[in-house]
Amino acid sequence: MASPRSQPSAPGKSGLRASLKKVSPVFAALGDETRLRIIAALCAGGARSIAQLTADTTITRQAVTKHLHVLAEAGLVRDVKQGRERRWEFEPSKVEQARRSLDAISRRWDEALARLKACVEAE
Amino acid sequence: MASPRSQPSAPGKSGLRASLKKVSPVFAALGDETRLRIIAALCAGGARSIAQLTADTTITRQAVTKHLHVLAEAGLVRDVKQGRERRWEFEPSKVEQARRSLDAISRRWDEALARLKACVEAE
DNA sequence: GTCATGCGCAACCACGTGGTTGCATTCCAT
DNA sequence: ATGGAATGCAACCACGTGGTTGCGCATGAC
Repeated sequence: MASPRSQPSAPGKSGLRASLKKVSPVFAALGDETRLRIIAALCAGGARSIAQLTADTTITRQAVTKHLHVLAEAGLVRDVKQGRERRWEFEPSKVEQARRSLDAISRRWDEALARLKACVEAE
Repeated sequence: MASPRSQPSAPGKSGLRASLKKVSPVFAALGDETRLRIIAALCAGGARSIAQLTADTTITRQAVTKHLHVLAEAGLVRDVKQGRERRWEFEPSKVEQARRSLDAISRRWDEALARLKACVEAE
C-alpha cells in the first residue's frame, strides 16, 4: 500500500547523468503552474473527468486537454475511458523518480561539501 | 553542515496550492537535460567558469550562458565574479524546496489512498 | 603596449508551447 | 429518434525558448 517513498534505491554516483535524460521530461511537465494544479487536484480527489478539471480553472477545456496530454506523455497521469467520459488519475511512480533525482543531486552536493571540508581540515 | 535533507517542514494539506506557484519556475528550470547536466557538473565539482562548463558540452558558450541565466533566475545557481572570470556555483536551497513539494504531492496521494481504503473497509 | 582570453550584448532563426475558436463525433437520456 | 453533454480534432495565433553568429568590451599575461 501507499507509494514507495523510502529508500532512494541509490543510483547516486554512477547513474546520475544517465538518469537525467529520463527525468528531464518529468520536470518539464511539472514546470507549469496550471499542470501542477491539475496534479494537485488529481492526487487529492482521485480520478476526475476533463469537464470537472476545467471547472476549477479559468482556461478552456481544450487547454486542459493539452495539459493532460503533456502530463500523460511524461507518465505523470493515466486515463481510463468510462462510457462517454474519460477520467484521469494520478500516476505516482514518476513523481517518486523525480524525487529520487533531487535526492541524488542533494547527496552529491553534500558529498562535495564533505570532501571540501576534509581537504580544508587536512591542511 | 550539509544541506537540510530531512524534515519536510510539512506545509502539506493547507499550503500546497499556494506553494505551487513558487515552485513551478524551479521545475521549469530543471526541465531541460542540458541544464540538469550543468547542475550535475556544478554540484559535483564546485564553482566553475562559463568556459569550463562549455568545454563539457557540444553547444555554444552563449547557449550555456543563457541556461545559466535561466538557472539563476530560478535561484538554482549563483555567480561570483572573480577578476575577469565569473564562476558559477550550485545553490541547494531551491532544490530542497522542490523536493519538499514532491514530498507534499506524494503525501497527499498516500492520504487519498488511505481515505479510499478506510471507506472501502467501512463498507 | 599588445595580445589573447573570458565574457556580455544584440540580432536573428526555427520550433515548441500555451491558449483560443470552430466543428465533428460519440454516447447517454428522454 | 432526438437533444444535449462530454470529448476529439484541426487550424490558428502570440509568445517563449533553445540555439546560432557577430561584434564589442574588459582584464590578465607577456
